[in-house]
Amino acid sequence: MPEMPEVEVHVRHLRPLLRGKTIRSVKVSRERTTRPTPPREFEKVLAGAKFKDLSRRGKYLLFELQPKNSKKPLTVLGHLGMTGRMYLAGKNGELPRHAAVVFDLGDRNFIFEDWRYFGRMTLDLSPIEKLGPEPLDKNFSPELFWESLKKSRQSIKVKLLDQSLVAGVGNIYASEALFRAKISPKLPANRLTLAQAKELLRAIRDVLNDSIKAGSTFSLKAIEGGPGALFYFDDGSESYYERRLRVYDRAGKPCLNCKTKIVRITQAARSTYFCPSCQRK
DNA sequence: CACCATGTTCCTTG
DNA sequence: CCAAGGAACATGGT
Repeated sequence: MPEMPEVEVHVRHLRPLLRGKTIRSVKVSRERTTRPTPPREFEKVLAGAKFKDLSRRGKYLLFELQPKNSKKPLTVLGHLGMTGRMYLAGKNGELPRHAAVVFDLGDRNFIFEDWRYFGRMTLDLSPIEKLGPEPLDKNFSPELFWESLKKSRQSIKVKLLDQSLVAGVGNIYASEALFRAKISPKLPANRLTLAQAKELLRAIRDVLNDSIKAGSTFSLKAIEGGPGALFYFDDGSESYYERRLRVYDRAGKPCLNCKTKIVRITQAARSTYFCPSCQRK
């Protein structure tokens, strides 16, 4: 479920709930999740630590902790992978089937649930170093974006997924941003004009901001099932992200601008959706 | 049975 | 050395 807006929504939701909470114990149920940190080491280092803060970088979550037996702050890097979500839950009910990591906070559990186990919770911070600028950072200028694009002959759609170019654009919003900017997903990155780079960066910011404002792509909602629990809900009408996305997953359906049928193509083994009429160049 | 799925990393190929 | 494409990871849904 993670595109960057989901991560941002997680962070805003969890930050006030976790701040100041002390971890009694940690149980890693899926060994893979803490890679490359050994699961037993992860459990040991975090037992007794206190949550100080939570922030986001690209699609990563950064948990700042104060360890029990050391003054040195500790950072845990989280990633939701494809199907991860994090929430607090009461300790009465059963743990979910795909609970990857469970933090015992005393009154409640903090749970990292991840059906496909592509996500991570680790002490290894190295993935952060390779990330490019934050798309919503005002200091990230269209000119800088354009300079980066000029270095690559890759198609612009594929290039947008490169987290060292911009940190946080995923497969859904790459298609959405190109649709809004009216740029062909097949255009080589180094052939965008400065004007197109400006349009594209603006479109990226718009789609991400819209989604964050709407509470994320996947109708992720904070509901009062257990205090502070995060759950998906599906309102039952068509596909649950259909109203918010203008081109993604709409193959064969009419373009919202010109009625031309939306086309699905494969680029770098991922689906791309676009309007062959609006996105000619 | 087939193919698809919001992400990242590794391997092969050129 | 780099760029680009594809497979792998794991568990589903349709």
